[in-house]
Amino acid sequence: MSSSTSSPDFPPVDSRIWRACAGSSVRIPAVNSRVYYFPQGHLEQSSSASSPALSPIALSRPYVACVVAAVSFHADPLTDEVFARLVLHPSSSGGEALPEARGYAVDEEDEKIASFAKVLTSSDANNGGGFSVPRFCADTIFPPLNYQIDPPVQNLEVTDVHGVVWTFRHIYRGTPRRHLLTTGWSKFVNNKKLVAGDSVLFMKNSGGDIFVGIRRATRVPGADCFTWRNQIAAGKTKIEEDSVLKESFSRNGRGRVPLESVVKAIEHAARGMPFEVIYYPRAGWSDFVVRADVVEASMKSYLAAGVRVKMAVETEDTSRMTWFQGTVSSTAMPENGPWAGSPWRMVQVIWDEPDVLPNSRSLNPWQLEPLSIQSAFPPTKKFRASGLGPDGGDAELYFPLRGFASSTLGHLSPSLLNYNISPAGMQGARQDAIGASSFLHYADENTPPKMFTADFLGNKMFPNYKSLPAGLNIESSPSENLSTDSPNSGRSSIADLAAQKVPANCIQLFGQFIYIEKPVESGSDDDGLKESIGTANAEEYYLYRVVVHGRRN
Amino acid sequence: MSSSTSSPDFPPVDSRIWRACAGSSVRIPAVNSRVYYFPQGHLEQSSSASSPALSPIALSRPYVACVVAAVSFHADPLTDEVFARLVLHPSSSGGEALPEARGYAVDEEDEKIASFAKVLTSSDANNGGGFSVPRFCADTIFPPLNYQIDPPVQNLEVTDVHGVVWTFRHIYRGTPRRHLLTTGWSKFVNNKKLVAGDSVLFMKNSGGDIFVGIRRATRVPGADCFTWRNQIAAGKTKIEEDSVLKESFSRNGRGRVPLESVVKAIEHAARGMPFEVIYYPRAGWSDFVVRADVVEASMKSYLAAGVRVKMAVETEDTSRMTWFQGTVSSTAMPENGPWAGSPWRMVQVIWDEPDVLPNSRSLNPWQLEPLSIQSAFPPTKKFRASGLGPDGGDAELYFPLRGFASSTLGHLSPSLLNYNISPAGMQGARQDAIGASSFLHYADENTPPKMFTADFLGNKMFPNYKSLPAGLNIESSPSENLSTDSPNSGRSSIADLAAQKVPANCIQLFGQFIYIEKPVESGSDDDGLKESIGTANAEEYYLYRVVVHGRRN
DNA sequence: GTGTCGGCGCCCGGCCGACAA
DNA sequence: TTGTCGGCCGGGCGCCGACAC
Repeated sequence: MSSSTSSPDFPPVDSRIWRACAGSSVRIPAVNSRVYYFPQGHLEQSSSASSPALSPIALSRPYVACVVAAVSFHADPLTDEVFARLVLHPSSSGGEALPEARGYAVDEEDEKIASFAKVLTSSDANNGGGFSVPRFCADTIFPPLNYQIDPPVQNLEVTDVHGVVWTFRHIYRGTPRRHLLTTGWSKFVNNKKLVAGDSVLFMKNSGGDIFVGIRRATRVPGADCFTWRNQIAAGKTKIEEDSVLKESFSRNGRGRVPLESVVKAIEHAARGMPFEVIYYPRAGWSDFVVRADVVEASMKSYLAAGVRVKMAVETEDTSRMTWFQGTVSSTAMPENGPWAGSPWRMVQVIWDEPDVLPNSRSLNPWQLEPLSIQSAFPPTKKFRASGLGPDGGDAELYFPLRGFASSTLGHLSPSLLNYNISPAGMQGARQDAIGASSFLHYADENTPPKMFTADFLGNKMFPNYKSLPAGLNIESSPSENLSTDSPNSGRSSIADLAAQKVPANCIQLFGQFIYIEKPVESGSDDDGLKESIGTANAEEYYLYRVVVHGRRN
Repeated sequence: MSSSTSSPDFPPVDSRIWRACAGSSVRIPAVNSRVYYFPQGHLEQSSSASSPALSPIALSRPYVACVVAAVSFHADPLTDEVFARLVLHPSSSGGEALPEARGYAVDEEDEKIASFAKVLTSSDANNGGGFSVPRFCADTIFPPLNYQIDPPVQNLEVTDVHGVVWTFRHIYRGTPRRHLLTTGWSKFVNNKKLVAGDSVLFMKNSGGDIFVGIRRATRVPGADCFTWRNQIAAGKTKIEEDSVLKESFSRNGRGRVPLESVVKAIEHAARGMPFEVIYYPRAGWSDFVVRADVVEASMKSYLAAGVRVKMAVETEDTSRMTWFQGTVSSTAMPENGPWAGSPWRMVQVIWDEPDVLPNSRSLNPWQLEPLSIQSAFPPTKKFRASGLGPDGGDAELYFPLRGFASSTLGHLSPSLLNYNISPAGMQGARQDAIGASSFLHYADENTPPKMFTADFLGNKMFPNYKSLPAGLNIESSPSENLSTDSPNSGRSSIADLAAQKVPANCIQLFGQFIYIEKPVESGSDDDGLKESIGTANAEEYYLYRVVVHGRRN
């Protein structure tokens, strides 16, 4: 159990406190569970945007199936942020004989930690100010005050993640009466270098002990965790003239060391050697170590441009999750070059409430959940609406999918590819754009690269399509667009398509015929090509699954 | 010119300012100059007293001849202490074709920096206190005040080593009048975490720009630079409750990284690979990268127990050097095991003024300068004095040497050894102890380990001798001590010895005959064995150089 | 010439209720 | 219910001359 020299070696933090601090959405896989490790996600936690020098071997492995060998929970002594340390053994390294654990590292049935988080207002964070305690927090977390005395007041002994005890004077005063933390609060704010927008988290265990955690607001958009740590260390926002400390943290290129350890992990992973990762759970970051069943389940769902999805996001007080809905705007998976075949952040989503949930970053398939047809097509009102969104087209048409019986990610080969097919016969702005978004992958990874399964779907919203990759022998021929001028021609088109009879080796998508070079294999029948995906407005929608004999360069 | 990932990468500091901050005694070898690198000295700058795991190869090379490939000057952003970064190429790595530079990295003839250093009093360092400016500093460094106005006052813009400008209110007031820095000083003290005993250094270049540097007092005796840095970082002496910062510096084992880089340098050096060293000049530390000519010159001097030496030490205000005199009490060079044959800190000196210059640490030969016979034997008074020192004997006898024509350190082999020979016939406390201190080294490193050159010298002061190393076939036989009861028998003995006729293969030292196993080689004559080392009190002293055919295990 | 002390003024940290959203 | 503001009070930072060595 000796710690490696490159990893922090801090005393572990109580796992329940840790989980409360990390937030309810953060789940760390249990020891012995199967996971996927995504190097790109790991790099996102590192320092510089500039990609480090990685070996071709590493760049060819965008995900590595692993087994969790060890988990420990810690807190950053500088920022108080919690982080987890995981030791992962790539599955190829022979640790698969162990029985697979199915749970997460923190038992749900364990002792419950009551917690309350509050985003600091400027009054809370101002020097000389106290902390305005929300009534709910005072009632549920803090010990009850003796309201017989006036004013009701008590001293709270609160323990932070490092075990340091802070004393706060908790008083109920003012007109109207409210709960406040006064004496001791300012010292805490200064010591932790809290600013408005940061959150404090008060927790109470079953023994009545009170704890306090911190969640830092993202101060600079796009900043990684280490430049951001340095900002806190430097106290840029609080102690402007503290130039000694400011520079002390740029010393030795703080933030580069973690990058090195990330590179080390990636290289180890790619070579099937055990490795260690440090994970800082933070809002806006995605897990880069994800339970295998979660990833594999997400890969069975079909995500393509136009698909309606939902995503769980923590509420501001982290007490519960909120579901946001949106529409996949595009998907992109590099087909060659670095990280070829990586599903990491392959999905771009336009959210229905972009002011609440910014559309900034691409997402991972396992962060999203496709909506069922029923929820995607609310009775008639929304479906009939034809207002124009910021991109010049509202989501009139949804093509959600269920039951995409692809091979699991467990058998994903490095050539899992995502192709967007550029249709012919597309001209003029008003003309309905026709597109197709597709997953292409080997039907059987043991017999590459002869057989592909391609799933085609399209809508008219996001005509940002690329051409077919060279070397994939799918021939297409333009035909007349069946409903060029109709406002909802897309829907009509796919309806027409669904109703149309096409030869087994030819499929028509939005008025465009795509010929399959070879007929589908004998074992598959017409149902293998056409799959009902649900009904809306008394029309049935289909997904066409096309098995193509193709060849890549 | 890319910086390695392990080394600090801070903007360089003006070399003249750097030198003023480092102190006048610090000289950094110039690029292309020949130097010796001493791993043990390098380790002294590192963190822990526990010796790290070094390879046998490294431990077998207590010094590495190098050529300076690069030098740059920096300042620690945390402590403001200046440090130098040197890139060294071991001479074996083939960089010797370059013409050898002879100077130091900072040209003496360059622009002069006027400087004044002051050790902070408790009043200077106290919070809320000002800084009492010595008159000399105000007159020579600061711009003149306008004494027409009352009180005379001005604002000083002072630049620190990082280029940060600090403003100090300089006022001439009080009864009696004195110069003070008031506004701005406290901020500076707090920011730099200065305490009483630290020094500030005010400098002025020819353009009249004022600079300020810092020299930290050693806060904990024996503390290395990094634990000491951490103390400053943690602000233990000033900001007691700043636990966040305190822990932030123990994070990632700060202080271990430098140790690793030291180990890296040592291993590289031992293998003849280029390496980088960081050198923090500090009082009480010795250079571990020393100009080759300096080392070689010091090796030509003969240092043994009883030799009178002087050493240059900076005055408190660093304006000049003071020479201290003392007597070598013992020398020790490990004969086997780690660092066998290392001259590092082989000399222990008893200083004449132990209250001013503590006798704490062993010193390197090149830090010391043997006093000439003339100064070592002041006419009669001191020589005749026979008071007892703390160790029970005063230095009545001195055996300084000049013109020790050994092979140069440039040809030092790994088996440069120092042996102290335990004489037979020594018994009882009052009996004059007889000893010999010697350098043993190969006469020709191309024909090891057959031929040794041994130089023997002894006095009666420090009878702390070890026996001859096993396996060195020098036979000795006791004989009667020629002057057992004489108070200055040691002097008499060597005089007797010098006057005695001994066979070519036998030498008598202090009444003890040491037989040389084989006669000296044919080419050497008697002058090769006996060398006059000067006269005192009308007696001539000799050094016997004995060439011994020996063999080590 | 300069180290240290006590005096004291003023600035700001910090606790308060008022008030409004 | 709670965010923000102005008031105000008290402690300590920091500037001062008075000594003493």
